[in-house]
Amino acid sequence: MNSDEISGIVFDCDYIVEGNKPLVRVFVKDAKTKQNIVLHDSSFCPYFYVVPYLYLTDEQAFLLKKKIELFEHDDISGTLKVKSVKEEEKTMGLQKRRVFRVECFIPKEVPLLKAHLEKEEEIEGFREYDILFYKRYLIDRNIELFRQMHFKVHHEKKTGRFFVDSIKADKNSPLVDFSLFRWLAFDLETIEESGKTKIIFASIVDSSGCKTVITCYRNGYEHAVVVEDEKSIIEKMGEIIKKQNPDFILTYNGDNFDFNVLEDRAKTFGIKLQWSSIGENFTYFSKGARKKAQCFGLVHIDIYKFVFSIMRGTIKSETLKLNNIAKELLGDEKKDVSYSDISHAWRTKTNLSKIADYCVHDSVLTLKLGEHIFANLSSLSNLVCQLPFDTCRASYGTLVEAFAIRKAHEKNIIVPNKPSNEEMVKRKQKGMFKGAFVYSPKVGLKKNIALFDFRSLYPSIIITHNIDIDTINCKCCLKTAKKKNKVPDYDFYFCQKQKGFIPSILEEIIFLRVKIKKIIKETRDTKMLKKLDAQQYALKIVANAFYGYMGFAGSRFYDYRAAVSTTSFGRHYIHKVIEEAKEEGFRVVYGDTDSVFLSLPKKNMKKINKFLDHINNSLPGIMDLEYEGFFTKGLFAQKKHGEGGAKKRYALVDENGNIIIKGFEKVRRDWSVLARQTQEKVLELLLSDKTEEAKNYVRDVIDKLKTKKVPIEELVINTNLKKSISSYEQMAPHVMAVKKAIARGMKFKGGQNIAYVVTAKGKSISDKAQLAEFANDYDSQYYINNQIIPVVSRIFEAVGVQELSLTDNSKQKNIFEY
DNA sequence: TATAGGCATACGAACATTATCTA
DNA sequence: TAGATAATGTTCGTATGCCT
Repeated sequence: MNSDEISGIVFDCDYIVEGNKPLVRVFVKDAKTKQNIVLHDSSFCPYFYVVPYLYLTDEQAFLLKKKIELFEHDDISGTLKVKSVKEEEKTMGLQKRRVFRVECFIPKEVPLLKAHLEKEEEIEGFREYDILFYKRYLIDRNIELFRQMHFKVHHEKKTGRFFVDSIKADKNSPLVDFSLFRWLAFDLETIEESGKTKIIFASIVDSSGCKTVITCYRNGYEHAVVVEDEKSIIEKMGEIIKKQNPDFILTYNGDNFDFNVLEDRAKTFGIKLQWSSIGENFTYFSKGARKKAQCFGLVHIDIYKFVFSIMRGTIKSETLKLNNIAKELLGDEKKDVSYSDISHAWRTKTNLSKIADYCVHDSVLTLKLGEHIFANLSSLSNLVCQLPFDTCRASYGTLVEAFAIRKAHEKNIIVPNKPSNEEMVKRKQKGMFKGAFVYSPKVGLKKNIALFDFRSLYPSIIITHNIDIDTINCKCCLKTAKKKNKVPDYDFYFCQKQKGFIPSILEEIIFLRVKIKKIIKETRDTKMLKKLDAQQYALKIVANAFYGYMGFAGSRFYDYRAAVSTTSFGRHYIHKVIEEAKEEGFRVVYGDTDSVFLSLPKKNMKKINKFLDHINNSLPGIMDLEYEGFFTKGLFAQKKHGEGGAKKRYALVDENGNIIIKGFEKVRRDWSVLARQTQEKVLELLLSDKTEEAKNYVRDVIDKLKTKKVPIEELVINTNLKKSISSYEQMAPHVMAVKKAIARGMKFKGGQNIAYVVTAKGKSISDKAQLAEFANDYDSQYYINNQIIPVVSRIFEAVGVQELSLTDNSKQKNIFEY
């Protein structure tokens, strides 16, 4: 046996079972040779923890340990035995506890063994039994994903395998580049034929420059590979992919669409999706509604999933369709082809090269998006110690949980269990808890606004006040903390002696982020900057998700009191800033959660800095108020119903004249393009004192609507169908439009975007609503009264143009309708 | 098996009130 | 003028998507 050292980057991992032994497989890329190697590790076995009751004597504990060691159970599938039991001391809720680490032979025995041991009376509970084996491996072996790792290995001649002897991570090496890997994106075009979805085009584009479209029809497209039939398309795909030998397969919604079709068609034709160079097959599995297509050593990244769960909050496009996302993130021009175009082209065998071109374009966009998100995906993957396959499919909750589990292992802490279903129901029944404070704005146009906000308000509070499940109302500082660290609106206080687990790991994140931000300031290399920025961003989103995670019913670290304490301190601090600002003679214009808008007679940096210092000198811990910037104008509109200004909707003009719009219909995707554009234009004109022009602009729009000169595309309203059509209580316009489309034979799923138009035919608005593709006229009165007037009238009112909404016999009429 | 809550707004549904029509 | 019916107004709940 030769001993050897292999250095490389880990980007995939799984396990196989051989002779009743688990064998972890680690997929590693050698950064120098760019060769991939599969490393095997036979040294790791599955385990979970048994927590014996605290009151057990040493002898009783010893007997329990023996009992577990000797456990044996026979059934048809064989004998269930324990591999070994080790006594360990672990931290549970700030307490040191004696636990038994119960090791099993193979991973699937973990839940079986736990179930058998549940009846033992000496056992208080079980921990960490639901952490997947390969995830456990990544954590326990301190694998640094996308960073250089060093493996001592030996080669086994008989099998040709490399076995891992020891692992060392190079924590200071930078995260690797996109260009280190080979990437391949594919896309399918399909048609529905006799109730089946059939593949007619498959495009493949990869990072080495390969650009192919496979079809069984001669279409004249330059990159086309023409084959016999649908079966051959799938086979040819496999052939090309195998030859190109990528490390990553990129799709846009491949989990739910492309692989779904592929799996079905491949099964029909009796083909295996064996695309990997090491002979592994793709497996397609579903857990509830969630579907995944996976292949060891050929990592499938579904970009749509990442966009949907992680990036959605930052996306502005109406829908998350590939074209929209590519346009927003890459600035790529749209090539829109609808399903009916495709099926028409296919039936008539005309324009097929256009469809082929479109198919390739989709793969090109997917590949480009893959490059675009790589820095973020790899940073997150590294931070939370999860495979890129899992990271791109993770929700915020999963990310926080994974990060916490990793840190807990580092600190010799056992994490709490996931809640049972009943427990989750109980938590949800507690109802919503009190959240942030929002200052009601005064209506009107304000000048010279200085904007302040707290840096990472909730993480700062959790760290500063040591908010954690284990630090609430501790006995050790009953006298002191009750006075010094009491929650403003509640009777809780938090320990001041021992740092809680969550505050301590949050603190690490915050400090690391500060450190990276400092390095960013000194870095010139753009490639490096992008990586560092992605790293600080990953830290930011994980830190910000912690508070929400503590209040999430499905969380391992759920605590109602911790969550309400966090928001309570938040309200306390923002009120403090508002009060002090008033005392200093500032006029408070607005504020939301962690921000305060103050208006000044004129820009005065001396005053601003003095106020900032004054506040920060009195803030405890790492609480920090920051000066965000100065705005020459700010517009706050009247609420439609009730008194006062509308919260969470305003427009600001910065010193360079840029307009920032928050909350108004302009930024809402469930309003027509016409309404959004009109509102934006009106805001723009009014904020530059062009009142008459603004009025004329609106008059012009109304006129165009009356004379039907507005193209119907601008009147399409996008709304998300959030659930299945049958579960709607209320027949809203988009729901009715869908119902009518279903009557025509179309199918809809929850989560789909619905584009509809309010047509002229019908009684109520819902009656008039039709899917955009079926609408060929529109109701001008609806668009005037329900789309244009509402979005501009209160903005005009805010700048003092009152005579707008003259009501006449309760039918809305106004100066625009001369 | 959506990290949290706060907020504005639209529209439907159900009901209350008023206007209009009829006998 | 009582009673029926349509039109209009009010209130409430559902639904969506934003803000921090």
